[in-house]
Amino acid sequence: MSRGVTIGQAAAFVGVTIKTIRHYHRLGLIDEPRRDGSDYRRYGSDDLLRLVRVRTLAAAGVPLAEIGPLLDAGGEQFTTAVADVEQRLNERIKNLTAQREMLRRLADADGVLLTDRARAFLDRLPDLGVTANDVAFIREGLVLTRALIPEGFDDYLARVDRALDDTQFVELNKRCLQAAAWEPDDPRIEKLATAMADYFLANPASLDILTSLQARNGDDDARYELIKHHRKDQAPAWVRLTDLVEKRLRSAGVALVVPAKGVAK
Amino acid sequence: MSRGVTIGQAAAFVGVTIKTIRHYHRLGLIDEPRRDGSDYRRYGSDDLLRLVRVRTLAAAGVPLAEIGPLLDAGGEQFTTAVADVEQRLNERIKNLTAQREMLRRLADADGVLLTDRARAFLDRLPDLGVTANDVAFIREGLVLTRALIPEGFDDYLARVDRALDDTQFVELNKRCLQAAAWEPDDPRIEKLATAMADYFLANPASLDILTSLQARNGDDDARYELIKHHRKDQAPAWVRLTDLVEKRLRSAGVALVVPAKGVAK
DNA sequence: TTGCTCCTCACGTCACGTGAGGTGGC
DNA sequence: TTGCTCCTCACGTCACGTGAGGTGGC
Repeated sequence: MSRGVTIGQAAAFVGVTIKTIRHYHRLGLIDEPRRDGSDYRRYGSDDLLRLVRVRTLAAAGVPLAEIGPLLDAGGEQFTTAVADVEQRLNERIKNLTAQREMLRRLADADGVLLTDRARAFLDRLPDLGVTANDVAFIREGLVLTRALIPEGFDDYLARVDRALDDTQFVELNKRCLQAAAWEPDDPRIEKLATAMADYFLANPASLDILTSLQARNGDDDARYELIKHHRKDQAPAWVRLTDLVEKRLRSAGVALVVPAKGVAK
Repeated sequence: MSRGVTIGQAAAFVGVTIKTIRHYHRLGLIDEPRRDGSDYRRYGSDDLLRLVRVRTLAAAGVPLAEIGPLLDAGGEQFTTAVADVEQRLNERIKNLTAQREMLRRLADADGVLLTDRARAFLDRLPDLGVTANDVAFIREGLVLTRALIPEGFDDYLARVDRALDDTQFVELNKRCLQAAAWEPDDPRIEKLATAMADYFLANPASLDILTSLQARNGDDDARYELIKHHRKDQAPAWVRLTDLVEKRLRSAGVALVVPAKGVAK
């Protein structure tokens, strides 16, 4: 009496779920078939053929909204539409492949956040007597620096790396790292700032370390301030120290960028 | 006075939209920063560092829901979690690549819906005098057949293809295709059905064409009926013709499957 | 009665995007 | 006043999936 198959059979035949077929009905992708006495949908061969075609396009990545017009369109439109879908598919594949590449580099620590050279730089520090905590602190600074000023990062890193060959520079900076734990009004900070500034003045080439990160465009000073104030809450003494060093250098005639109005201080 | 950068600056610095940052706030991925006098969010270096890390993981394809726990977790958990994400990424890439493969075959007509051999079979028909309309009709039948009975399809196709070498078989079938346009009660249909059945009985090997699609499991008769009744509305004479042929074969003692109760007839 | 299939809402998923309607400082 | 950035809801996208609550035939 009742011709045609039920929605469950139709779904099983073409390899989709019942919900999928009902979804296609709601979208108007497939006409509603006739119903039997129990109000069950009954699918005939034409319905199945339509379903197979819709499914094939959907499985090939054609957005559902485009399948209806596509099936009604002729050969030419079909070909260009398919080429268009392929473009978008290629885009997505490219994006996913890039993500996978990032993931692989994430697997070894900071592989994405830092460059190879930055990690080599950080690897030098323990041998120079820098504590693990301080290395972590510096690492964070480098991550932030690279994210905010990618154009200046390689240059900056190379200069700092070169400066590590100078024992005096290393010792001064180790003192600065210790100073981060001091009270902000510790009197030793002023002395240390003076010593640091004196070093820069006595080694003018090393001043490039400071200037390599400075303003290039309107937003750059905001970026620079963010880097300078990195971890200011945990180490207020550090902020005071760097401010003092900059102040002394300026009064000695070194041209440093003025903090932007309203952003810092 | 007001330290930190605005949401617009923060977004520009790390290369996302403002909406994305607000979205991360809603999900609790990033803490809300303090507000300034205008109720604007002000981001400090810590906030930026967090944002950079979240963004890096998100850009690497880590689901947002997993990024929070991941950043708080230690090295071991991190490594296994990343490996897990990579698994899922590979899955998606595989799927998309398969879709692209389907699309490429879709570009030349019916490349996905039919096999190479099926298209070669269809290509033979015009030379044998089958009209373009009838070829399209047969094509649909093959698509439906392959979708519903993929295991039997190759076998079936090979048998029909072989039968095309017999001129008598070809001529009989061309008559059947013409008959599809007749009135269902056309007296010529009975004659044609008899001729068709006689051919099968005289060439028992060709009977495999019919049986190769018949029942293997519970649902198969429903599938077979769908194929048999393909386009029944447009060509009721066709249905009557095939029914008559089957009837005559049965009364001649050929074992054909009985139509399932409730599904056909 | 139990189990199975079917039915129709209505809401959830994922990572944001898109308005709508409004404020604050130049 | 105009233009720009910011604010908070609330709903939309995409291809379905997940219940909730109910029916019909064995």
